[in-house]
Amino acid sequence: MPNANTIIILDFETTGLSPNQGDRAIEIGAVLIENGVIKDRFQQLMNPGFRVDGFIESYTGITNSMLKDAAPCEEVMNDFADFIEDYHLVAHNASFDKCFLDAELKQISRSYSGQFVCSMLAARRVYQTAPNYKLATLIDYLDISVEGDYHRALYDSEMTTKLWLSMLESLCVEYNIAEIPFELIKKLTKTPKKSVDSFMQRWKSTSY
DNA sequence: TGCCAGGCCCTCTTTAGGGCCTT
Repeated sequence: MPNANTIIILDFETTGLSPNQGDRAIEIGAVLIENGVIKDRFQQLMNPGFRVDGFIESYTGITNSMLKDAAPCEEVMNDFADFIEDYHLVAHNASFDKCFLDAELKQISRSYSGQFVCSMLAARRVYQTAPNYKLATLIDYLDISVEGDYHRALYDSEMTTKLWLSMLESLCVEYNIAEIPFELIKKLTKTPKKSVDSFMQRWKSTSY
């Protein structure tokens, strides 16, 4: 059983919004953190088997010429399945990334047993006065230093990692808690925004 | 880009509609 304090924070770049419409992954980036410290990284381009459109090229900076010599999705996703093992998973707007992870792994008959938590749903509860919950806005709102280009998989994973660690720190400080378990954040994302404080107080009183 | 997907979430809600967020 993997250490529950080890999690994978991941991000996909894709050919579009929906694998159900034929879209495929073109890049996966991920950060492995253990007890809040980055221990490993994963980044690979992958060839979806067809040309990506101009919007995706300009949105991500990933061009068809970059993908031409990349390994096929099946090969990269097999390596990625090895990387994530059975760790818990985090992504910004996780429903999107989970959809592509599930679709790509289904193609190669691989699976995972970790649970997903969405950093956007968590941020809506932890930072209730943020102007919006786009990843870049939250990073700016938190005065986190930036050095790279959004919409590349590893960079967005790194930024989501910084957001994640910031949320853990904010909760620790606000509620005077030494450690925030993954399971607590998962439950927090299912708690109504206006009930966050009472949820945290109740959790603290039953855990200490 | 434009509004092709889908889950979340708010409200002028729950027998619904529409904005947000991801590429």
